[in-house]
Amino acid sequence: MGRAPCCDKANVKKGPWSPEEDAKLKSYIEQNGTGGNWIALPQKIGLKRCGKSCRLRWLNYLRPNIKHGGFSEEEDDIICSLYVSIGSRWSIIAAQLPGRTDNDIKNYWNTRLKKKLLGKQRKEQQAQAQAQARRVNIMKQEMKRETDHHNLMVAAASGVNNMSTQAPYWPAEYSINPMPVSNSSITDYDLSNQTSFTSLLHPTIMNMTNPLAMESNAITNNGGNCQPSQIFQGFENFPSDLSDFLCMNQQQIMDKTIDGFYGMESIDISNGGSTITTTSTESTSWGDMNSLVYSPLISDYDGCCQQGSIPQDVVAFEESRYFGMQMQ
DNA sequence: AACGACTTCAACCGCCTTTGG
DNA sequence: CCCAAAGGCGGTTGAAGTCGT
Repeated sequence: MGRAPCCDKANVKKGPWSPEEDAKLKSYIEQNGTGGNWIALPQKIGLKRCGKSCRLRWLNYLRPNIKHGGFSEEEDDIICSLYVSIGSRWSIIAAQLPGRTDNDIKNYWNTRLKKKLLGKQRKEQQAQAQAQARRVNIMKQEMKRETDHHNLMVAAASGVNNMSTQAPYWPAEYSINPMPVSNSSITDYDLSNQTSFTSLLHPTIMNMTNPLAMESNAITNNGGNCQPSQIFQGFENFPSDLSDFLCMNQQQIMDKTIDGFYGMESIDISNGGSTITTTSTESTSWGDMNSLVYSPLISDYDGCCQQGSIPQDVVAFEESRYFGMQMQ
């Protein structure tokens, strides 16, 4: 038993819009507005279209001052920065880019920007892997030299040729434990370190600071007395409602973390009447970006959380990293 | 020229939120 | 407060275009 459809599917045309349909819809809305009822609109003007389809067509294509394609570097940076801050809230991101629609930005992100950033990340990871391999080689050579020296010394002392039963004299961790993993692979893309992530982006973005990280600092430095207007200095185009949302978001996350509940359950973030719910399942949309900003060691952290294999304090800690928070 | 692989993007779908009675 | 209708949103799809062989 599914939800009732918004319109009579049988009598509704689907697929691409014809120029005639566009002209009908455009001229009607320009003269009369939408009338506050998209569902009734197509019947009024004799269009065999779903009301939702009309709304979408108007908002994404027919509306005046719409820009298509040709995204500038600056727009790329804004999109990336906001995506890192608030995730795939395309309508909010679109509100920061006059003339851009959420659909356009979503498509642009999925088809180009994501790949662009992934490409940058791969290059950096390759460079890191090569550096690590060099360090391992040097270590191996060092160990081999010491082994040879040790064998010679033992042979000389005992006159025994078969060395296989001899225990090495170097500390056990050299032969048993794996090489210690450099923390740099994790922290290099730590979201709490805005500089490191934004360095993946265009240099101009270095002047734009992650609003969530800024809030974190503001909360920490200001005893939780968060003032969006101060926080968003340097983020002039950021709408006050968004900064309010982000500020409240951060505060509630802090509250939840302190209470030991945050990490697995929903959080309602009230924003002057509107409610934004963040859930653990929603965070899966961050998977791609997680791989951009976290090392592979922790990129599957969502999955681990869902299996309950990570203690809650670790979850809270990782979430705080994710939101650029400072843990005490 | 023909074909398949890949990319792009307009449009749809279904879920959640908001609104009004 | 409850419910239904409408609005809004993000994820996904598939047709059309582009590219490489």
